[in-house]
Amino acid sequence: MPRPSTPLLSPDRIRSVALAIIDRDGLDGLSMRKLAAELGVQAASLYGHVRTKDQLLNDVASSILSSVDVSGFSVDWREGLLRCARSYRAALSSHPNIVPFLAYGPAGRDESLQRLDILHGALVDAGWSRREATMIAAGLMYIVFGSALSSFSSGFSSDPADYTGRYPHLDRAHLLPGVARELDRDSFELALAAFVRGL
Amino acid sequence: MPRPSTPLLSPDRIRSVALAIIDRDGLDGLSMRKLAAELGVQAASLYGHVRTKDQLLNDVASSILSSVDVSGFSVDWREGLLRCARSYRAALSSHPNIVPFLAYGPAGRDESLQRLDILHGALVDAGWSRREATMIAAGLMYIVFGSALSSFSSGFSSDPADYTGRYPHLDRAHLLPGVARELDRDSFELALAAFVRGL
DNA sequence: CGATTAACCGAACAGTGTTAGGTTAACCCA
DNA sequence: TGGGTTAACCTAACACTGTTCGGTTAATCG
Repeated sequence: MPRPSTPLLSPDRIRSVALAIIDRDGLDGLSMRKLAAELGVQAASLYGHVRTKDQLLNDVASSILSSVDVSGFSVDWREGLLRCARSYRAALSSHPNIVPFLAYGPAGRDESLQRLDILHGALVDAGWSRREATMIAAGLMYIVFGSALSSFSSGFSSDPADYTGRYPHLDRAHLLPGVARELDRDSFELALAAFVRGL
Repeated sequence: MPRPSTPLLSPDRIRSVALAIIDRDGLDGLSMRKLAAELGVQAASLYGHVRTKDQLLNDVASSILSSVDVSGFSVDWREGLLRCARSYRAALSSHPNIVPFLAYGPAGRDESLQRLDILHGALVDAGWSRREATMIAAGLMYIVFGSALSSFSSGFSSDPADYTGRYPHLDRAHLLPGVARELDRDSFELALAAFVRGL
């Protein structure tokens, strides 16, 4: 195929299809060739619009992080922490498959740094020391990423036989997959509430 | 090379060299060919001792998890939570490169389930409902995995120019890499203390 | 109208996990 | 002691992966 009259590719389209593949097939399910095929194109053509696969993943990640809301700090710092953590988790759990990639280096992305800057500033304004503010921000990220990552959704078996006998207190663990979404959310809320209350 | 007089390979030796490579070169730095080369062998020979690479990683992970200590619940549940979380984090942070793999499905490993069983039983004995016990265990794992994974060690730049101007409250972020280890530990302790206190 | 640039393709490179089939040494039993 | 079986390793290959190089054609601009 020569140069088409109207371009088939654009960074936006590439990002959106890439995210759709990740959501559907997982992080390992995304390959440049599969992505190209779904865009009606050969793999090499992608490199005219995207520098590397890693950069593409970073761009996808940034677009997800841009929905994190840090406006709650205008009320007070506790409310700010709660709202920030909730919207952060909501952003991650709507695209759970990309979380392992995101968890590698969240500090390097501009979207993360902007929000961290606001969060840090609000905590210092509220009277916490700079060091304390940093640690509180870190602790909040622990809960957000921990809940998005090591979620109970995946991991437990639905077969009672996998638990009875060997694990006396886990005799109902086989029911977890059915209530995983709800339980994950409630566990997150519990951890978040306990953390903010304990500060 | 024919069959050697004394075997070159054993599951133990394979696991330990694999872990050494992961510690040195990262999770992506481990390939079956490199692993084989360091064992003085060809890649195909590994498959006589190991089913798949994924299974090998699972075995390595299990050996790390076996050092997690849940004996503190004999004192009381708060002390149990604290000790368990600390030894869990210590186990993970001594091999940080394998944590991303571990975070995928911690519930499936026997070592995890055994410890989760004890933890869950102790919380129920202390008066928490089964559901609360599950959520508390989940919250503890959030903090442990979050702190081991999205650590501040990696992620921040040492160049002040990356922060001044754009992020007014992060003007000292370039100092973070130098104190990352200490700050990560303190942030973990803060989050853990706040969580357990807030319960 | 001519030159340049942008968009895509085909083929290739080095690397990945994994398997099939072959070779030889060690071991067990008659 | 000899013969058969098994265990441990090998070579070669398969189907992938991300990425690059050079080529071809259409759109665009002076």
